[in-house]
Amino acid sequence: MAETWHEELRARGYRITPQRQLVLEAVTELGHATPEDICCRVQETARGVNISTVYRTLELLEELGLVTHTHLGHGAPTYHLASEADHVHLVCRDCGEVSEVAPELVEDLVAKLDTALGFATDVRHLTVFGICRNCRSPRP
Amino acid sequence: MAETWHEELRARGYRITPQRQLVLEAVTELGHATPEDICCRVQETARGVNISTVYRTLELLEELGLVTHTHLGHGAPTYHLASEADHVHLVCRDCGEVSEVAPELVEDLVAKLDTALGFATDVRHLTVFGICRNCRSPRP
DNA sequence: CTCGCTGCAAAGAATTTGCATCACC
DNA sequence: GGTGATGCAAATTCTTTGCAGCGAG
Repeated sequence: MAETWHEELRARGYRITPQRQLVLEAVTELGHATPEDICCRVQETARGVNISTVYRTLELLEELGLVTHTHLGHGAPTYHLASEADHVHLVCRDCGEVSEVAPELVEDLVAKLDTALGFATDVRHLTVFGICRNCRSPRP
Repeated sequence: MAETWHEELRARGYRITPQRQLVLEAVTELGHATPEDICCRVQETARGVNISTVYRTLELLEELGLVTHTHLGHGAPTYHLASEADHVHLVCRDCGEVSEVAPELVEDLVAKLDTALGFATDVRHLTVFGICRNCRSPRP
């Protein structure tokens, strides 16, 4: 399950560079990561990689459909692999923890929005804010 | 349905100022508005009101529970009255249109998240991204 | 009169852009 | 070797902060 994206890049006239590979690796390994997280991770392997390259690369990878991003809270967007993105995010407003749940949980909602309003939900972008179990009833 | 918040402010040692009233009015009238939108609106009535005052006021009003904000897309947060906030946002990724739907549509989901995971959903913060009816099938 | 509030300007954080240089293909 | 990619620094955008003067109570 791997380097098919190389061809995709080539086909579009883009090039394969170490930076791009490293960014994709970082996204893969980190899961929910902000551009800065990703940049730090990349720099562990290759010092000197610039944050603006990370931004540019993320944009490219997103255009290729390899990664997606979601807004989890105030400002920081978080990136993850598109192939792993098929889940819904739950964000606890208290502890900030981010968890993922299966998209089946929202199937009904998606169906309803489609039927009632003709709205095609992008499940991969769905983030639900609330309070997680732990923060609701802290162990005494 | 109105100036009870004045007492609330007073009780906490805060003051009632024209700027604060104007910001609250702007939020009421504009619906989904960014801090900058709000600032512009306020300035139609009172030139010279500074954007930083708007930010400070929004923070205060939010603390008082009068307004809330949601992140609809990339950067700009949008504010609305907390009393009107009981709805879910649908954002079209294509045309950017924001619509609101009744929270009943997500009741099932909320119940499921509660039962299955003990997660208490904050419905007022829920934003669903996708493609709206018009953008799915543009009139030929 | 007293303190909280405001305007202004400057500081920050996050992201984007211009450009000369570098390196895939 | 030609063109796209990178690094760097400067420009943008959005938001916060410090401070002196103003005004609500």
